[in-house]
Amino acid sequence: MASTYPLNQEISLSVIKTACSNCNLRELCLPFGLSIDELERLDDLISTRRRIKRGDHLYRAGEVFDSIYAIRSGFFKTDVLLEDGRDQVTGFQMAGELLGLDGISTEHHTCNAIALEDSEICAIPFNRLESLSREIHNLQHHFHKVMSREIVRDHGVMMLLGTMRAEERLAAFLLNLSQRFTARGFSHAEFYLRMTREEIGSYLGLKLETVSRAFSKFQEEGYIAVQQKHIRILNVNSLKALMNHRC
Amino acid sequence: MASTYPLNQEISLSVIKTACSNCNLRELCLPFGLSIDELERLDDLISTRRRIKRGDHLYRAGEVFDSIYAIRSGFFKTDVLLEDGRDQVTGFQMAGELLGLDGISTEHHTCNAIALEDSEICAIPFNRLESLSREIHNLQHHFHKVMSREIVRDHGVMMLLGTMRAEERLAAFLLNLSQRFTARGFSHAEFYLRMTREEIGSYLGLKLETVSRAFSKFQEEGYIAVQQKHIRILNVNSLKALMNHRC
DNA sequence: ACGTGAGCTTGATCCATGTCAACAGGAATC
DNA sequence: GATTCCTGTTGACATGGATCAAGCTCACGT
Repeated sequence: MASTYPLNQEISLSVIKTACSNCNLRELCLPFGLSIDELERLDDLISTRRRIKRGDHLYRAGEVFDSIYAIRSGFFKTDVLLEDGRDQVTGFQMAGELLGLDGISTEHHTCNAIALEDSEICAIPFNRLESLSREIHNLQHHFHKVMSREIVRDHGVMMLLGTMRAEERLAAFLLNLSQRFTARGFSHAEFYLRMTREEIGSYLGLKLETVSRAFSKFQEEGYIAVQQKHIRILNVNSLKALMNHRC
Repeated sequence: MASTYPLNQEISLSVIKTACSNCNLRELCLPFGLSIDELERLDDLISTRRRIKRGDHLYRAGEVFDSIYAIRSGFFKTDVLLEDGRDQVTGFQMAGELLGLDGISTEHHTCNAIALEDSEICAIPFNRLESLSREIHNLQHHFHKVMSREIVRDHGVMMLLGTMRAEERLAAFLLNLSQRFTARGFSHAEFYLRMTREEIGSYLGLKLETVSRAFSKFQEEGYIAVQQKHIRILNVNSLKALMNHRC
């Protein structure tokens, strides 16, 4: 049978090979904008692909930094711990996004990265990324954009934490998730939350009860339908309006 | 007289020339870790030095991005505006720190940078910085560290906004300022605030009245002495303790 | 099929911070 | 030197969200 379908062999080989060039996330991830040629050079440096089980750490605060990580599939959270035990979720990351940028600064990770579902990541040794990006202008520039985007995102979160009230925060959170799922080809209106109410609350600077109440409120108002972690957005405009005008 | 002091001429020339190589902030700023040789190449790309008067914008949200800026002297704030008029101060920057990193991501600035006192900045054309950092490994690496440090700093602010109460936030803020003044050779215990209570409040996610009350409380407790914008820290340890244990 | 526990919802109450208001002190302007 | 405005302080009161508590739901393991 194999002899009549020679193509099959190629396909199975390409599936096995860990490579940006055959990753369907390449337009969302680090390889964005690279030529075929350049892509292959990037492939060379991504040798390690790792599975991380739900609940496991990809890295922990304090560990020595040597790689950044691209999420191939799955869902992560990052969190920071204070000495007194308080902690805060600093972000939720999905496929195509990079983890570990915080470690460059001190050569040690400054937060924990934990898988919220079984996930797969590509490890990118940072010194090799630096040397390759000295050679590939597009790679260098795009990497800078990614870091800058992280800074802009953080400013958005600061805005949210500093000036918005509970319901506005949750609306902003849902709209952001929706937009990121859309970019990955999923429905913008219907998705599963990978995180608990407590984790959402930690990210939004709220207690889990407040998050829960806000979900109920949105449901009463007909903005969304919630069933546990299953969310359907019924009225995007109301959520957007909620975010922009204080009412 | 000049003939008897030939050295004077050299000194005055070096003062006039805009250059990292003779800037006393070079160890805090972008040139950190560069050799004399490399420093001179960096000098070539920093042609523009600009004075910004107190209250004036260095750049505005929405403007096209083409340079990042190093603060040579003075003090800035950055802030973000929401459509509905709410705004939030996202940071205060002092000499040796970089401004404009947020603009790399979209090639447009995403916040406003405003001088809080008469200031002087060096404009660094970003495309030239990228090409130079393709040649100078140290420059590339240090630039990455600076961007990463900004991300880590933002996570700290998120932590502050998400989990700390008013007095803890103000204590963290004062300790952070103190530490940064120290790094610049100023007193760690005595300094002038360049920003108003309202700006501090906006940064810390508090109203100006709450900031004012917290200052008064710290003064009553003997942690600090406040007189308008003049601050003396009398008991660093109490401030640190306040920040770490919830009490 | 059943029991168990983690995660979620909802209600009652409390408190930190926001809001509103009056006033005071300095700096800037004329 | 008087006037004005901006900034900061303080008090009284309001309120959004935290806290405490009870009960519910559903996924999971046995």
